[in-house]
Amino acid sequence: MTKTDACPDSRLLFDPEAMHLREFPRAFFRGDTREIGRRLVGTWFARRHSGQWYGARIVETEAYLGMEDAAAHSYRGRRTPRVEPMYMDGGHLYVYFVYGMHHCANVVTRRAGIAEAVLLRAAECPDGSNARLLSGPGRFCAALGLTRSFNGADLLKGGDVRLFRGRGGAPRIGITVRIGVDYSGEAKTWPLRFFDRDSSAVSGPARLKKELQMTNYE
DNA sequence: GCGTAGATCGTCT
DNA sequence: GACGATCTACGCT
Repeated sequence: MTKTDACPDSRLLFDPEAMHLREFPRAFFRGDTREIGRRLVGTWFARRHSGQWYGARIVETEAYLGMEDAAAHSYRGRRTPRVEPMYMDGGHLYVYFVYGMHHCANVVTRRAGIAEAVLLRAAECPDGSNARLLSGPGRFCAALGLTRSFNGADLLKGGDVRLFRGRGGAPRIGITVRIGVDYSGEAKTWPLRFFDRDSSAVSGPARLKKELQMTNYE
């Protein structure tokens, strides 16, 4: 967007056209948030900077439901300037700043007025290397140079941020509770974290992953 | 491998 | 004034 935007890591350079990646229709993003969270695993997040495309294959997400979800910023219909992008139409970005040093990027879901979103927690490099580079929501944003200048950006208007469908078969999906939401009462027990069971770039405690390897969710 | 503490600041009460 | 949808370093086992 502006010239001050951080340049993505060069290891993320890729060519979505050569890969024949296709986009989703708006209707996809207006669907059920939990379903979208699951289906975003295996898709490609892409950003254009100085005429070049940088991308990463998403391997971990979390769904944040609106009104009833005590872990969501939009809990009980909270509507402050920060949360406002969550109320946009499905297919927009909600990027916020946490802990005084990290950014987190979300894909807004449902239609305008319903504040739900999917947090992008981890991804893989186009060549599959560097499992740590994009592992964790803060690192994901740092590597792609995502800051609040992308807050509210539309993923479907042919702009500089886009989301492409995955290629090949659907990944094997693991499901757990969400990370870092221990304060959220009952909501912290909800199975809203989705990840590619075969990816080494998935974030979070090894213990959680291991439990999952043995629990045959889906 | 595991648990804890500290960094650091925008946001909301 | 308190608290994060996090990450890192460090100490211990």
